[in-house]
Amino acid sequence: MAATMKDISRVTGLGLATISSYFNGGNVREKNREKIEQAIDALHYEVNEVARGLRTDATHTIGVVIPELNNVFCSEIITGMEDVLRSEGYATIVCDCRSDPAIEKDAMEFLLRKRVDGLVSVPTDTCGNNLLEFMKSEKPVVLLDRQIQGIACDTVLVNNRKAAFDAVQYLIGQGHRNIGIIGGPRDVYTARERLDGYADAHRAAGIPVQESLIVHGDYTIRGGAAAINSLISRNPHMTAAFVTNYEMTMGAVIGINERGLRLPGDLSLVGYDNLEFARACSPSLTIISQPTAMIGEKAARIMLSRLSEPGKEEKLLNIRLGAELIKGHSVAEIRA
Amino acid sequence: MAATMKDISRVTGLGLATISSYFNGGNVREKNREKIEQAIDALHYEVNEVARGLRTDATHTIGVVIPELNNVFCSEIITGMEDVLRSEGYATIVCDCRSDPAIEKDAMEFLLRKRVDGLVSVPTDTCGNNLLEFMKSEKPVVLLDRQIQGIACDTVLVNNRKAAFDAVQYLIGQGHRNIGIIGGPRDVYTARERLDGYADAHRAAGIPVQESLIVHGDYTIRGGAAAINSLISRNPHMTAAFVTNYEMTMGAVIGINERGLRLPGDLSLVGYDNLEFARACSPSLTIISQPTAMIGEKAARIMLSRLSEPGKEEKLLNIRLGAELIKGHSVAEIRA
DNA sequence: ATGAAAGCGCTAACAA
DNA sequence: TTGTTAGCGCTTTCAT
Repeated sequence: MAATMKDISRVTGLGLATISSYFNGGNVREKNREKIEQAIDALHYEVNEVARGLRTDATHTIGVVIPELNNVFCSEIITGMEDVLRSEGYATIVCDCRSDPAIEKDAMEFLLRKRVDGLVSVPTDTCGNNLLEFMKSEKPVVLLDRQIQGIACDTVLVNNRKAAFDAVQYLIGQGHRNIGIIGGPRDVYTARERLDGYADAHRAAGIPVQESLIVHGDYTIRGGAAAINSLISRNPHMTAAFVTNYEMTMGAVIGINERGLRLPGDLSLVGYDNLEFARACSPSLTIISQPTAMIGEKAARIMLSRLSEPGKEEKLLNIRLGAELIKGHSVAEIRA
Repeated sequence: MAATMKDISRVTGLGLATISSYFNGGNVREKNREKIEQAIDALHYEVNEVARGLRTDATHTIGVVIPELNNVFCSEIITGMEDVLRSEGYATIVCDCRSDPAIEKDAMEFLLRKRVDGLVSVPTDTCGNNLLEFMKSEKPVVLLDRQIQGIACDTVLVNNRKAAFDAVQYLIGQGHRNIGIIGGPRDVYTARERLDGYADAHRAAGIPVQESLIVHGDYTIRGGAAAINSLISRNPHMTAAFVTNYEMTMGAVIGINERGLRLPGDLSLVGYDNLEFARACSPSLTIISQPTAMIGEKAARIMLSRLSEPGKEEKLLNIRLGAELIKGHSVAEIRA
């Protein structure tokens, strides 16, 4: 068994209060300070955060629930977040719910039992029921990437509508008129926003939206490949496609390669996320790039500030980060 | 504040032992069972795992320390592992140490304070010093991917030497004689093994190894791009290259694209990991594919079995998983 | 500045 | 089967 404060007390002859005071920045006489430090070294003492957590009702642990850890967008967010949190002494318990609301519900209860101090989530359940239970605990919740009607908490979102608008406007500017879109699942917040942006750009240019050019994918690689195939076979007149997340972008590139089509000669493409992948493609991809690490960092900072001033009924934060159009060589200019 | 067992006791009129017995699968009279369940519902009671952990000295939490969460190899391992662990009631605290031994050391101490029940790590520090402190705690440790001399614990490794041998042997079989290798950092276990496999294949074919064809990369995308450029400029006679991890493979593809070279006409390539990326490339890449999810799963199972039989001084497990050569179209056949 | 003692929510030994 | 009680390691009054 690991050493306890009692052991330090025994070795130094000091009372528990003094030792505790030492660890919590209180005033301890220089002489005793030294004694304690010697004992710590000798005993290899490490504070027991579990006991501390029980006593103070603060575990210094944040729960994170995401749809897929294998989704680069998610893993980059977590990297950015965990970095900040750990440097402030907070642990991060990650739960990958595989985009399954039932698993998500279990994860929430799990984290409640673990008495995490707060929750950060890219929510899977679209109606917000899974969050309700946790929110009853009065602990801070920060939602990332997806907003949920009727859930009052801090959010860090990306301006998806604007991003999609920019992408499609760019394609239109290059002369494209028949632009396909591989959207996300109908009920996912980001998917709806991106689809809106797609429509906005058409409206702004006075181009009618054609239903046959819209496909709803599932944000997976396999789904992206299936979607591009479906788009191509249904729309012989299509000259460009906009793919709305990274995994489906990779899938679309696979599909295009396996059909023997060439970018951008046979088809122009604007993808989403992962600059490195975009540059590795041949030709390099034009993409919408989201500030993933920044999302994680912002979420961590918000969480920390909520935790440091518990009572403070500050107005809920609703941060919107911008995404960027990065130009590669996957879009051809079409002349009228 | 959340409800406690005391609250249930008060509401039901039962003693704490009965309630505790209910939660721990003991015998409770049917009538009381119902009473307790009603109270749980009414109070929204959730077991306090922190208090339980303090009492039983088991937090049901596993610490995971990895070099980079943004490395797909690592994130896939964690996905596989977390899945198994959570289904058994264990939480996973992930610490990304950014391949920095100093951060790794901090992470270990951090996890010790958090009183995790065990540690799973893809170690960064090559000499094992960072692990020593944790191992003193007598808690189970499972090392993944990289072995460390003098650290006695369970390990789950990949047969890197065989994998590299297979890759290079295949290239030789296709007629290549001047094969470059982008290896990993000199001090990384997997890098040394893969380099050995490269040499083995040459020896087996009676081809001398040329120093100029060996480059040590740093397992990053940027490093891969730099390495392929260096290889190409130094070796005009080189006809093929073997890249020994996923990120550097992506980097190499970027470098090749940006130089305007074509696969496999100008250069043949065998990469590493991420089947999806390999298929998305044009032409599709021939790669060595590692069983990442399986590594995570195996690690979780070993950890769980160690945890379930604490005393049992079973022989240390040393698992070697195989990797597979997946053929794409990035290797040309050369005729003599 | 320091010590003694209560108690956070739970489990487990013991008694009934 | 159920109730009573001590104690896990810590923080935090309250005295001194």
